[in-house]
Amino acid sequence: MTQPIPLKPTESELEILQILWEKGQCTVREVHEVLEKNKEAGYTTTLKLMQIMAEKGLVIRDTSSKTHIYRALVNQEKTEQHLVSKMIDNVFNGSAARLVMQALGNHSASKDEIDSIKKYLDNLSDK
Amino acid sequence: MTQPIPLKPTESELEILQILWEKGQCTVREVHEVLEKNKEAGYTTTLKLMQIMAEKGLVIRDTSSKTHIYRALVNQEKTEQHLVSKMIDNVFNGSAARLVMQALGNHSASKDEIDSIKKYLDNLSDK
DNA sequence: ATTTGAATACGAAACAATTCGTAGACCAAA
DNA sequence: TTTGGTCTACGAATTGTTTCGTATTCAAAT
Repeated sequence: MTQPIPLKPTESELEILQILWEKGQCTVREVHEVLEKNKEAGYTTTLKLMQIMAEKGLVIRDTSSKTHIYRALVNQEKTEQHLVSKMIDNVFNGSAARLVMQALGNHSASKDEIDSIKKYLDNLSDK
Repeated sequence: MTQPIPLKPTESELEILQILWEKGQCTVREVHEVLEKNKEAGYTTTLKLMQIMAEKGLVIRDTSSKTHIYRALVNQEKTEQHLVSKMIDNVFNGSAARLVMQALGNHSASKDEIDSIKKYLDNLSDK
């Protein structure tokens, strides 16, 4: 029996996935060095997390050489989509619009961002 | 030493807060009955959660009569704002626009919703 | 060959979230 | 006054997440 791949990574796992998505592939040390910029953490902590992620099927690793190379197995878009959908349901009672307004309200997007969102909306309603 | 009120309720706590925000005030049973519509859960589980939430300062309760009455202590707007900001940072690298597009992309908002977002954006850029 | 440094493996502690069983208090109906 | 139902309190089991110490392996430099 194979376990289902979790689309809901934990917060620590998500931090690591971000790095893997960005870089494509990494050693544990590379990931760890990025993490260290933002927070204190031991090397073996990062290692263990990535090993667990491999067990869960969130990442895959090439163990053919001594230093293992990790790559994300779960899709960035799909994961983001899943997290956003969950938030819309859990926090905003299914209303995407409420999420959007909350997101733009205080987190003050730049003028450029707002313009690009407008364009995006225009395309949406064309269809 | 008083503990800080957590702006990041757990998932179960959030479900309960939703109900309290909606109804204003509730007994444990009222909350539990709403929860039961969507998922299996024992009554004492709900009770325990709400007791813990009271300890944490997420809710306050009136214990003057036998059946306690609960009210949310944390503010809905503030909590939503905090959760959204966190998601923007953790998942979308600080870009509110990316969150917005992801939210509208698949979760297909209705035409009405999209229109109201457009109006909202127009007001934003006026300022 | 020995040493040293960097890598993985592994177990376990520490912590947090969730669930539930059981007990005791209280009240109302029989 | 006994019974039954509904309430709160509380402890504990369970599960999941995070962290880290220690052991081992390996290769390169001395």
